[in-house]
Amino acid sequence: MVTPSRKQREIQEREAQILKLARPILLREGYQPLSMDRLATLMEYAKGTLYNHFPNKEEIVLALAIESMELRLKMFEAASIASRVPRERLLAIGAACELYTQSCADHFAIEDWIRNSTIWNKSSTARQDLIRQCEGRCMSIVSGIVRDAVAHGDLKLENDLTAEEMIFGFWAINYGSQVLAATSPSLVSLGVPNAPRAIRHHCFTLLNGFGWQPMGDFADHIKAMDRFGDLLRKQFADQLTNR
Amino acid sequence: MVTPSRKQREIQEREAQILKLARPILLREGYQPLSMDRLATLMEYAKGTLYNHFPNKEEIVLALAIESMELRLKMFEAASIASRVPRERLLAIGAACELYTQSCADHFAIEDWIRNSTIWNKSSTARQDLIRQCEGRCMSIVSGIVRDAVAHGDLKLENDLTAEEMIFGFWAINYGSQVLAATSPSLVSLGVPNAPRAIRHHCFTLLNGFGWQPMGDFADHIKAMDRFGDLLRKQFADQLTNR
DNA sequence: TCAAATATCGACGATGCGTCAAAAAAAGTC
DNA sequence: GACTTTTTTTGACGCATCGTCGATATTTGA
Repeated sequence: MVTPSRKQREIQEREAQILKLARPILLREGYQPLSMDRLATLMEYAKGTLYNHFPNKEEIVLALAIESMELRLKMFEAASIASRVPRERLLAIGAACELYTQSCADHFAIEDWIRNSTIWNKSSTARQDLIRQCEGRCMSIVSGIVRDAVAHGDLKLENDLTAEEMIFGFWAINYGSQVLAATSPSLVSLGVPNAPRAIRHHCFTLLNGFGWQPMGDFADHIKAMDRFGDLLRKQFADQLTNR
Repeated sequence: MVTPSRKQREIQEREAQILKLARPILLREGYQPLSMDRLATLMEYAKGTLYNHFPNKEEIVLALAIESMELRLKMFEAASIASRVPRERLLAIGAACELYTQSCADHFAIEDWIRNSTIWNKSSTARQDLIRQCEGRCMSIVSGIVRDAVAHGDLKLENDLTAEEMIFGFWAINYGSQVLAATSPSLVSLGVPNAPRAIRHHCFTLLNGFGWQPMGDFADHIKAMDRFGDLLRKQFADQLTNR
């Protein structure tokens, strides 16, 4: 018994609208000012109706994060085919990370909320699974590049390191530096005025440390990342909000 | 006009007691279950008295984080004099990080709360400054090691990288991986069963990428870190709670 | 011993989450 | 079109928590 559909569509669209209203509040005012009453008023629906869509406030945050992670995933997919040389493909992923955090700072900030235990623990396993799945797809795109590099003879993994473990390192350094840059009270006064450049340098050093061919010098590395950055910026021009 | 002191001491001690009661709640039950009413009941004082000590709930969290960061700082200080070889001193710092996150998981988890914008923004600049100061001291301990290495000729910083920027990389990779390990839904299923080992490997690779002398092989690296870990574990035996 | 200063108390207002029974709207039936 | 049944919407309600503030108790100092 398929429910015809006008009403059904209406409900579906409302869900998107809730998220659209919630996003800027969470982003620009924070978690507490994002209240269900306020959201209901803005929507011009009763609070109870909101609760038909989301069982609690936390789920809204997760839903927002899922939207964001899907954008990131698309960027990763685009980056992963930006070159035929594995090392460059990884640089392109790095450029995607930069672009995402800098020009989709909103999305990046939202993703971070899901690491908050208060929020994570109150949300449904269904949405948690979606997030896990997204993470898994991101990981397999990037670890695939590593495997290609190994297959092409550009890279040798030593000491039983797996492709995923290797990627974990790049993930950690990128994620870590971005969070630190965003939340550490004044990196500048700690002596790190240009965090993005520092990170590029570290990734460069790490790649060389692994002996990943072909190794250029740091200037080449910078140039390549800028090139991929521009490429992605064009491809995703309509999605880049900030800066 | 110095207030005599019995009462004054009493008040001072109460502050410590509040933190002592608050810590396990925040840790084991989370931010929301840590309520001012509950804390007041536990203290057998009225809520208003609590508010004489801390202007709001967030400040309590910051105060806890400061306690934790001071322990970390002590570990860093101990680590930084655990050897005369700069590269080994940095390994010792790495071991301190490991020990802190693994065996003082409580403290590490608490530190992370202050990165929550909700909490940070509601706290006083006075306590925020204390935190900044702590971070600064940590940074200067570790960047001092880098400078020593340069002075001893063990390391050459290229491409205008400063000691602080270099440290920032290690900080990011350690911090990032620890947060990811703690919050990323099942790293294991992503293909990273042994995150700590992976991080050791990445730090090893990074050090070599920078050409920091003397370079041993990975087995030596592991051995050295284990040695420093044991050393610190003994020194801080009384403070290590978990595991 | 008593007045001024300080500390403590806990009821109170305000806010926000999530519920649920009643009302409204839509879908289905003849 | 008149009806019954199902689904959706509503918003007042119960409950919890934060932070306040005037009243009360305690300490200090003369």
